[in-house]
Amino acid sequence: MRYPKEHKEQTRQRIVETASRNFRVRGIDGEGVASIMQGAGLTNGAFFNHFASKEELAQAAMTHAMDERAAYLGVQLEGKRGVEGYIRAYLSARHRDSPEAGCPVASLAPEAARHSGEVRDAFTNGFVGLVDGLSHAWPSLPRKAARARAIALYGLMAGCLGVARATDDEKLSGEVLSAGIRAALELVSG
Amino acid sequence: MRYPKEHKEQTRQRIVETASRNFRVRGIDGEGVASIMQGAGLTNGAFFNHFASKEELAQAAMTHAMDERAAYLGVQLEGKRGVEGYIRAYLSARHRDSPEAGCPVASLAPEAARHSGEVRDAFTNGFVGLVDGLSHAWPSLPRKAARARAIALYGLMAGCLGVARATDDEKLSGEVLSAGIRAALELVSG
DNA sequence: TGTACATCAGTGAACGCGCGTTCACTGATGTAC
DNA sequence: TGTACATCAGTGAACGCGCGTTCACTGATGTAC
Repeated sequence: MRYPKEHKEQTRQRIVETASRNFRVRGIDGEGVASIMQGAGLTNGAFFNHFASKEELAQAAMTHAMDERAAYLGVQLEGKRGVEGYIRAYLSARHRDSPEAGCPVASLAPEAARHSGEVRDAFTNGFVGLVDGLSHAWPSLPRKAARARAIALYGLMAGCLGVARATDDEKLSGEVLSAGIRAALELVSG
Repeated sequence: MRYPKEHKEQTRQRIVETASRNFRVRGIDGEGVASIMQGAGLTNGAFFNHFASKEELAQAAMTHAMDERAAYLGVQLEGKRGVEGYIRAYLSARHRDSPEAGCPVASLAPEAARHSGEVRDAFTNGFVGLVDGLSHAWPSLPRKAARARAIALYGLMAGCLGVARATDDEKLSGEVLSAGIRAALELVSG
């Protein structure tokens, strides 16, 4: 091997990170390979040294975004505000206005449904991870009941965030966030 | 005027209906003008007799899909199963597997967020209509509280349906639907 | 240590293709007289 | 009633463009001896 072995892997990682951010902002269909490569400081030709297709990148980017979220969820749950902290951060104006660093469930779920098995697999595995993490919020509940609650809570948060982003009425958008928080807290405590 | 006055209007309506179905299935970015025109039994050239741009069609299609949903919601709420009937139908395998006739909040919210002000306007107005309709489910609650509940309920349903569609694990997908139903009913009654 | 060589990540131009959009034309229709 | 005409929804080929992908080439790197 002529190049330092980790060099190529670092480049690949840089492409995946850029793609994972850009896809969350513009959608998978809405963001092109050339634009991602430029964002990673490369030219488009190098792309196929690292991935067989855009779809393969979409899979890697989805996995990366999900892992990032799972890590963030872990940190939040161990913090002193726990689930409530995660909920309030999730349904915040900050999260709404920063999709590039945000939860892929909110920004990419409907699009993932339209993609290949690999992308849907990555989404599914990621979602299961998030639900597993969240379900620790109800240690007293039976496993299955806690899991069901975690699933519904995640759906609620992702759905409300998606609507808050789509709305172009700022007042309504804020209303969606706070209504979501109230209902989520109810779901957690009740 | 040489042609029967309503002829052009009917053709336009046919294009809007086709687009509204196809956009919900493939996304706005994922569905082309030529394909929509073919679905409406026309050739692509006629498109610009009816719309100035694809974006203008997207707006009309969004409004149409929202109106369709609002009408369906009205019928359900007046039926004997009321809100519960709407919730169960919303989070059903049937709705999950038929996005073309389904709720645009679940299939198009993240994409709407990435589009022009006109599309977002159409989404916003449609969503407000749906929330207004749903909020009648709590006649005893103060207006604002009922509205907040309706918003959260809609976010919950749309979010869970989106996740159920993206998951390629059938068992998990069903779990998401039933967890969503349980939580939604809790939200309605609590 | 120095030199010739093999490797391969990255370059940048080119490919075919489908997109949204334009346009010259067609032909069915209703109107004028 | 019959004929010449004006309208205009729809046709279908063409436009430029950006997409995902390919490929011949470059040049920095580590290896061999």
